Amino acid sequence: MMQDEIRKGPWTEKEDILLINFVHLFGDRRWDFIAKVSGLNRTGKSCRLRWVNYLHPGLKRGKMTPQEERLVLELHAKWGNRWSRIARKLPGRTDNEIKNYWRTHMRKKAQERKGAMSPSLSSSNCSSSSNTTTVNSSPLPRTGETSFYDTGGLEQVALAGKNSEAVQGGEKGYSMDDIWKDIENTIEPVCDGFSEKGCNFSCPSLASPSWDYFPDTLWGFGEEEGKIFLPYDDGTTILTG
DNA sequence: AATTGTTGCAACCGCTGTCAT
DNA sequence: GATGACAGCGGTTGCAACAAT
Repeated sequence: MMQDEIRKGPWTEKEDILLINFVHLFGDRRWDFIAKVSGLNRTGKSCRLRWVNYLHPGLKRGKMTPQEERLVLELHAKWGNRWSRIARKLPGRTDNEIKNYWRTHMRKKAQERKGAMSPSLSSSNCSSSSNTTTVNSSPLPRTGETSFYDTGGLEQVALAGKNSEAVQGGEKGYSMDDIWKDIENTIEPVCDGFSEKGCNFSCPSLASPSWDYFPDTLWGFGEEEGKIFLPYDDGTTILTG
Protein backbone atom coordinates (compact mmCIF):
# COMPACT_ATOMS: atom_id res chain seq x y z
CA MET A 1 0.00 0.00 0.00
CA MET A 2 2.86 2.23 0.16
CA GLN A 3 6.17 0.96 -0.72
CA ASP A 4 5.49 0.05 -4.22
CA GLU A 5 5.89 3.19 -6.03
CA ILE A 6 7.61 2.51 -9.24
CA ARG A 7 11.02 4.03 -9.29
CA LYS A 8 12.09 6.04 -12.27
CA GLY A 9 15.11 7.93 -13.35
CA PRO A 10 18.77 7.10 -13.27
CA TRP A 11 19.85 3.77 -11.92
CA THR A 12 22.06 3.49 -8.93
CA GLU A 13 24.96 1.15 -8.56
CA LYS A 14 23.03 -0.92 -6.10
CA GLU A 15 20.17 -1.34 -8.45
CA ASP A 16 22.49 -2.32 -11.22
CA ILE A 17 24.12 -4.98 -9.14
CA LEU A 18 20.82 -6.27 -8.02
CA LEU A 19 19.56 -6.45 -11.52
CA ILE A 20 22.63 -8.23 -12.75
CA ASN A 21 22.29 -10.75 -10.00
CA PHE A 22 18.73 -11.47 -10.85
CA VAL A 23 19.40 -11.72 -14.50
CA HIS A 24 22.03 -14.25 -13.65
CA LEU A 25 19.46 -16.17 -11.77
CA PHE A 26 16.53 -16.02 -14.06
CA GLY A 27 17.84 -15.20 -17.44
CA ASP A 28 17.25 -12.17 -19.55
CA ARG A 29 13.76 -12.80 -20.64
CA ARG A 30 11.33 -12.62 -17.83
CA TRP A 31 11.58 -9.00 -17.08
CA ASP A 32 8.34 -8.55 -15.38
CA PHE A 33 9.11 -11.39 -13.10
CA ILE A 34 12.57 -10.12 -12.40
CA ALA A 35 11.25 -6.71 -11.69
CA LYS A 36 8.93 -8.14 -9.14
CA VAL A 37 11.13 -10.56 -7.33
CA SER A 38 14.13 -8.33 -7.26
CA GLY A 39 12.39 -5.74 -5.24
CA LEU A 40 13.75 -3.07 -7.47
CA ASN A 41 10.48 -1.27 -7.76
CA ARG A 42 11.14 -0.76 -11.40
CA THR A 43 9.03 -1.90 -14.27
CA GLY A 44 10.03 -4.89 -16.26
CA LYS A 45 10.53 -2.63 -19.17
CA SER A 46 12.85 -0.46 -17.29
CA CYS A 47 14.87 -3.43 -16.14
CA ARG A 48 15.13 -4.78 -19.61
CA LEU A 49 16.22 -1.48 -20.99
CA ARG A 50 18.84 -1.02 -18.37
CA TRP A 51 20.18 -4.45 -19.02
CA VAL A 52 20.14 -4.23 -22.76
CA ASN A 53 21.56 -0.77 -23.03
CA TYR A 54 23.99 -0.66 -20.22
CA LEU A 55 24.60 -3.72 -18.17
CA HIS A 56 24.82 -6.34 -20.81
CA PRO A 57 28.23 -7.94 -20.56
CA GLY A 58 29.14 -7.75 -24.17
CA LEU A 59 28.49 -4.13 -24.78
CA LYS A 60 31.03 -2.07 -26.53
CA ARG A 61 31.33 1.38 -25.29
CA GLY A 62 32.92 4.30 -26.92
CA LYS A 63 32.60 5.71 -30.30
CA MET A 64 31.70 3.92 -33.42
CA THR A 65 34.44 2.74 -35.65
CA PRO A 66 34.44 3.86 -39.26
CA GLN A 67 33.39 0.37 -40.24
CA GLU A 68 30.50 0.48 -37.90
CA GLU A 69 29.51 3.85 -39.19
CA ARG A 70 29.49 2.57 -42.66
CA LEU A 71 27.55 -0.45 -41.77
CA VAL A 72 24.97 1.63 -40.02
CA LEU A 73 24.61 3.80 -43.04
CA GLU A 74 24.29 0.88 -45.30
CA LEU A 75 21.80 -0.94 -43.21
CA HIS A 76 19.78 2.11 -42.55
CA ALA A 77 19.59 2.77 -46.24
CA LYS A 78 18.31 -0.72 -46.59
CA TRP A 79 15.99 -1.07 -43.68
CA GLY A 80 15.20 2.39 -42.48
CA ASN A 81 14.68 2.94 -38.80
CA ARG A 82 14.73 -0.69 -37.84
CA TRP A 83 17.19 -0.03 -35.12
CA SER A 84 17.04 -3.30 -33.35
CA ARG A 85 17.50 -5.08 -36.59
CA ILE A 86 20.47 -2.95 -37.46
CA ALA A 87 21.84 -3.47 -34.00
CA ARG A 88 21.83 -7.18 -34.54
CA LYS A 89 24.39 -6.71 -37.20
CA LEU A 90 26.60 -4.70 -34.97
CA PRO A 91 27.73 -6.84 -32.13
CA GLY A 92 28.06 -4.90 -28.97
CA ARG A 93 25.97 -2.02 -30.09
CA THR A 94 22.45 -1.49 -28.95
CA ASP A 95 19.52 -0.22 -30.85
CA ASN A 96 19.41 2.73 -28.56
CA GLU A 97 22.99 3.55 -29.20
CA ILE A 98 22.63 3.30 -32.91
CA LYS A 99 19.51 5.32 -32.80
CA ASN A 100 21.25 8.02 -30.85
CA TYR A 101 24.21 7.89 -33.10
CA TRP A 102 22.06 8.21 -36.12
CA ARG A 103 20.16 11.11 -34.77
CA THR A 104 23.14 13.13 -33.79
CA HIS A 105 25.21 12.38 -36.80
CA MET A 106 22.44 12.73 -39.27
CA ARG A 107 21.49 15.94 -37.70
CA LYS A 108 24.97 17.13 -38.36
CA LYS A 109 24.84 15.80 -41.86
CA ALA A 110 21.54 17.43 -42.43
CA GLN A 111 22.87 20.70 -41.31
CA GLU A 112 25.96 20.43 -43.39
CA ARG A 113 23.92 19.41 -46.33
CA LYS A 114 21.43 22.15 -45.96
CA GLY A 115 24.25 24.53 -45.64
CA ALA A 116 25.89 23.26 -48.74
CA MET A 117 22.91 22.45 -50.80
CA SER A 118 20.80 25.47 -50.49
CA PRO A 119 22.75 28.27 -51.95
CA SER A 120 19.63 29.20 -53.75
CA LEU A 121 17.67 30.27 -50.82
CA SER A 122 20.47 31.54 -48.83
CA SER A 123 22.13 33.09 -51.82
CA SER A 124 24.85 35.41 -50.88
CA ASN A 125 24.33 36.02 -47.28
CA CYS A 126 23.68 32.53 -46.27
CA SER A 127 25.75 33.21 -43.32
CA SER A 128 23.92 32.71 -40.14
CA SER A 129 21.26 35.11 -39.19
CA SER A 130 18.82 35.14 -42.02
CA ASN A 131 17.38 31.87 -41.09
CA THR A 132 13.82 32.40 -41.91
CA THR A 133 13.44 28.73 -42.41
CA THR A 134 14.92 27.71 -39.15
CA VAL A 135 17.21 24.88 -39.99
CA ASN A 136 20.44 26.60 -40.39
CA SER A 137 22.32 27.59 -37.41
CA SER A 138 19.53 27.58 -35.05
CA PRO A 139 19.65 24.63 -32.80
CA LEU A 140 17.20 22.31 -34.29
CA PRO A 141 14.46 21.85 -31.88
CA ARG A 142 14.83 18.43 -30.54
CA THR A 143 11.47 17.37 -31.49
CA GLY A 144 10.22 18.46 -34.80
CA GLU A 145 13.08 17.74 -37.03
CA THR A 146 12.74 14.14 -37.72
CA SER A 147 11.82 13.96 -41.30
CA PHE A 148 15.21 13.99 -42.85
CA TYR A 149 16.47 10.86 -41.28
CA ASP A 150 13.20 9.36 -40.82
CA THR A 151 13.25 6.44 -43.07
CA GLY A 152 16.19 5.13 -44.70
CA GLY A 153 15.99 6.98 -47.86
CA LEU A 154 19.31 8.51 -47.98
CA GLU A 155 22.14 7.84 -50.21
CA GLN A 156 25.01 6.26 -48.59
CA VAL A 157 27.68 8.71 -48.29
CA ALA A 158 30.81 6.99 -47.47
CA LEU A 159 31.56 9.07 -44.58
CA ALA A 160 34.14 6.72 -43.52
CA GLY A 161 36.82 9.15 -42.77
CA LYS A 162 34.62 11.34 -40.77
CA ASN A 163 35.43 10.83 -37.27
CA SER A 164 32.55 11.48 -35.14
CA GLU A 165 33.90 13.03 -32.14
CA ALA A 166 31.67 12.13 -29.33
CA VAL A 167 34.05 11.71 -26.61
CA GLN A 168 32.67 9.22 -24.29
CA GLY A 169 31.74 11.00 -21.23
CA GLY A 170 32.50 8.14 -19.01
CA GLU A 171 30.39 6.94 -16.24
CA LYS A 172 29.26 9.18 -13.61
CA GLY A 173 29.46 7.79 -10.19
CA TYR A 174 30.71 4.35 -10.94
CA SER A 175 31.78 2.29 -13.81
CA MET A 176 30.73 -0.98 -15.25
CA ASP A 177 34.10 -2.22 -14.38
CA ASP A 178 33.43 -1.62 -10.78
CA ILE A 179 30.14 -3.28 -10.98
CA TRP A 180 31.47 -6.31 -12.68
CA LYS A 181 34.23 -6.60 -10.23
CA ASP A 182 31.69 -6.49 -7.56
CA ILE A 183 29.62 -9.12 -9.18
CA GLU A 184 32.62 -11.21 -9.70
CA ASN A 185 33.18 -11.23 -6.04
CA THR A 186 29.69 -11.67 -4.87
CA ILE A 187 28.22 -14.04 -7.36
CA GLU A 188 29.07 -17.55 -7.84
CA PRO A 189 27.95 -19.02 -11.05
CA VAL A 190 24.50 -19.47 -9.87
CA CYS A 191 22.99 -22.19 -11.80
CA ASP A 192 21.24 -24.43 -9.56
CA GLY A 193 18.00 -25.29 -10.87
CA PHE A 194 16.47 -22.28 -12.16
CA SER A 195 16.40 -20.59 -15.27
CA GLU A 196 16.38 -21.25 -18.78
CA LYS A 197 19.24 -20.11 -20.78
CA GLY A 198 20.48 -17.54 -18.47
CA CYS A 199 22.57 -20.14 -16.97
CA ASN A 200 25.65 -20.35 -18.96
CA PHE A 201 25.94 -16.77 -18.31
CA SER A 202 29.24 -15.32 -17.67
CA CYS A 203 30.48 -11.96 -16.82
CA PRO A 204 32.75 -10.38 -19.28
CA SER A 205 35.53 -10.29 -16.92
CA LEU A 206 34.93 -13.79 -15.87
CA ALA A 207 35.06 -15.46 -19.12
CA SER A 208 35.07 -14.96 -22.80
CA PRO A 209 33.40 -11.77 -23.67
CA SER A 210 31.81 -13.20 -26.64
CA TRP A 211 28.36 -13.11 -27.94
CA ASP A 212 27.75 -16.70 -28.19
CA TYR A 213 25.90 -17.05 -25.04
CA PHE A 214 23.13 -14.92 -26.19
CA PRO A 215 21.18 -17.26 -28.23
CA ASP A 216 18.68 -15.09 -29.83
CA THR A 217 18.28 -12.13 -27.75
CA LEU A 218 20.09 -9.22 -29.01
CA TRP A 219 22.76 -9.86 -31.41
CA GLY A 220 22.08 -13.11 -32.89
CA PHE A 221 22.96 -13.40 -36.42
CA GLY A 222 20.29 -12.85 -38.75
CA GLU A 223 18.16 -14.99 -40.76
CA GLU A 224 17.54 -12.89 -43.75
CA GLU A 225 20.27 -11.04 -45.48
CA GLY A 226 22.93 -13.38 -44.47
CA LYS A 227 25.14 -11.53 -46.75
CA ILE A 228 25.92 -8.63 -44.60
CA PHE A 229 29.59 -8.55 -44.16
CA LEU A 230 30.93 -8.32 -40.73
CA PRO A 231 33.23 -5.46 -40.31
CA TYR A 232 35.09 -6.96 -37.48
CA ASP A 233 38.24 -8.73 -38.06
CA ASP A 234 38.90 -8.80 -34.47
CA GLY A 235 35.40 -9.84 -33.80
CA THR A 236 35.23 -9.41 -30.14
CA THR A 237 37.01 -6.29 -29.39
CA ILE A 238 35.41 -4.95 -26.36
CA LEU A 239 36.31 -1.54 -25.34
CA THR A 240 36.09 -1.39 -21.71
CA GLY A 241 35.95 1.97 -20.22
C1' DA B 1 35.73 33.52 -15.28
C1' DA B 2 30.98 33.42 -16.39
C1' DT B 3 27.40 32.61 -19.53
C1' DT B 4 25.18 30.49 -23.36
C1' DG B 5 24.71 27.11 -26.83
C1' DT B 6 25.49 22.38 -28.44
C1' DT B 7 26.14 17.52 -28.15
C1' DG B 8 25.67 12.91 -26.46
C1' DC B 9 23.67 9.62 -23.59
C1' DA B 10 20.39 7.40 -20.59
C1' DA B 11 15.83 6.63 -19.68
C1' DC B 12 10.73 6.85 -20.33
C1' DC B 13 6.44 6.40 -23.05
C1' DG B 14 3.25 4.52 -26.17
C1' DC B 15 2.38 1.21 -29.65
C1' DT B 16 2.70 -3.33 -31.71
C1' DG B 17 3.57 -8.19 -31.94
C1' DT B 18 3.67 -12.66 -29.81
C1' DC B 19 2.44 -16.19 -26.76
C1' DA B 20 -0.27 -18.45 -23.23
C1' DT B 21 -4.69 -19.29 -21.34
C1' DG C 1 -11.13 -17.77 -31.75
C1' DA C 2 -10.95 -14.14 -28.15
C1' DT C 3 -8.60 -12.03 -24.49
C1' DG C 4 -4.94 -10.68 -21.53
C1' DA C 5 -0.16 -10.31 -20.23
C1' DC C 6 4.34 -9.63 -21.42
C1' DA C 7 8.31 -8.51 -24.32
C1' DG C 8 10.26 -5.75 -27.76
C1' DC C 9 10.65 -1.66 -30.73
C1' DG C 10 10.88 3.04 -32.18
C1' DG C 11 10.25 7.79 -30.92
C1' DT C 12 10.91 11.37 -27.69
C1' DT C 13 12.60 13.84 -23.70
C1' DG C 14 15.63 15.39 -19.87
C1' DC C 15 19.94 16.25 -18.24
C1' DA C 16 24.86 16.51 -17.71
C1' DA C 17 29.17 17.46 -19.91
C1' DC C 18 31.64 20.05 -23.13
C1' DA C 19 32.76 23.91 -26.27
C1' DA C 20 32.47 28.45 -27.80
C1' DT C 21 31.92 33.25 -26.96
